[in-house]
Amino acid sequence: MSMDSNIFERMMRKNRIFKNRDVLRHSYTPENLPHRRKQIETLASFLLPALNGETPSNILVYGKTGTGKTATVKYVGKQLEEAGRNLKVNCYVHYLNCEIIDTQYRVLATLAKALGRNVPMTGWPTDQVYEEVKNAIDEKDQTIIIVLDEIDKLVRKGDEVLYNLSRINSELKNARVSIIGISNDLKFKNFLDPRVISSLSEEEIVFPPYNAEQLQDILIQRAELAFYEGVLDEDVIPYCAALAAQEHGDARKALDLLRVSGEIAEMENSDKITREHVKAAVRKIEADHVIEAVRTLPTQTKLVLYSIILLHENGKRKSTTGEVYAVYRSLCKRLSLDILTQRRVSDLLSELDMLGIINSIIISKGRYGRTREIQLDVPAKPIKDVILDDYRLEALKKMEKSFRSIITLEVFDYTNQKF
DNA sequence: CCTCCACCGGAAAGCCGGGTCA
DNA sequence: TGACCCGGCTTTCCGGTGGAGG
Repeated sequence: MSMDSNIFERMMRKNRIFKNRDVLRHSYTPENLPHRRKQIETLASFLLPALNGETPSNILVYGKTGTGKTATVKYVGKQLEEAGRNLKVNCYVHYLNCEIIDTQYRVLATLAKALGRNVPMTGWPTDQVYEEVKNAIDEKDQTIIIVLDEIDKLVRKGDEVLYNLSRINSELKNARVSIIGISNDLKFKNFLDPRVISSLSEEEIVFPPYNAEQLQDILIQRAELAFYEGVLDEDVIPYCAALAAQEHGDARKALDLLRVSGEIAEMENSDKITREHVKAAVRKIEADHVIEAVRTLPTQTKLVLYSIILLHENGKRKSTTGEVYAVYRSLCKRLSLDILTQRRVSDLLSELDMLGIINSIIISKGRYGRTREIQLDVPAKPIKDVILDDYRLEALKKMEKSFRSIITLEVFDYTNQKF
């Protein structure tokens, strides 16, 4: 047996790439944030009053994804709490991500929990939870900073919470509250009550995208911690940075690219990461993203998507809502599933569009009406496989042979009805 | 220039499964 | 236990509309 096939030898070589891959993950908050000095200092100066027992202004933080908003706010928040401890001032930061905690009720309930109150995650009237939060905060002389990350996600569901929270100070005797809202959507203010806007955005901080050079600095800093020396080909970092810079200077994307490149190199038992690995990473990230999105779709939506794929495979590269619905309905009947209304299917199609799985535009065919023109935007094969993984749709596998006739029949019937 | 198709998409309301409370 | 509440999904109803064909 040659040395090369010794299992330990191979494993040793496998570990030659990553020293610590976690520093490339989203959850990692670095010790220092390159090119964000100005934002850190501004934010800190806004929060400074908290240490004197005064109320800091409410702050809105803007910037696209991967511009360091969350990392910066968390970093400054940590520093503030630390300073509070040293100076014996009650000063606490509560971080909420509104993408996960995405309703009025849940925001309040989570806050109440963080403040040590026992509130069920569902059940109570919202007002009552608000009272509970208010009382918990006012229990002692303290400053509470509430960070609402992805605040735009919350606004879509009504601004009552924001209205209440932004005026909570007038109802407090002992404590002070200030809110930091983080958003990557500059337009989200349009959905807000003007009063809420003015009170929420007493101060604003904008995070500009990173340029390619700055992204390189970030990557170099992380790569040092993540990889063993000499693993990276010299053009890998500039390449990752350039790719991410093309997409609105997204540092998260850049780090993903670097990590996945490393993982691919590791899998190939290569002891170097090359430009080719980065190219492969681009493809892998894209594909994984779509597959994962499809897998987590509700069954009905999968069936709608499947109908589009069937039409596509049978020579209809572009189909309309009506055609898709006809095929969908016939599949439902055969699977004896409930049939959704066309109105609902129309919404499901918009969702698929937003996920980037299909491409749909609304066109007018004049006399022949207005409809969506739907195209499949991703390779059909892997998507089909994922859909068939759904146990409620397993029966589709046995129907392969009748698909052709479903298509011709349904679409024919459907167009026939119209004339 | 008007019509009228085949849908779009907003609003409202219903249903359901999760939960609490007294 | 029954009276509530919440959120997600769905149905019902309906007014709106770009542009090919008359």
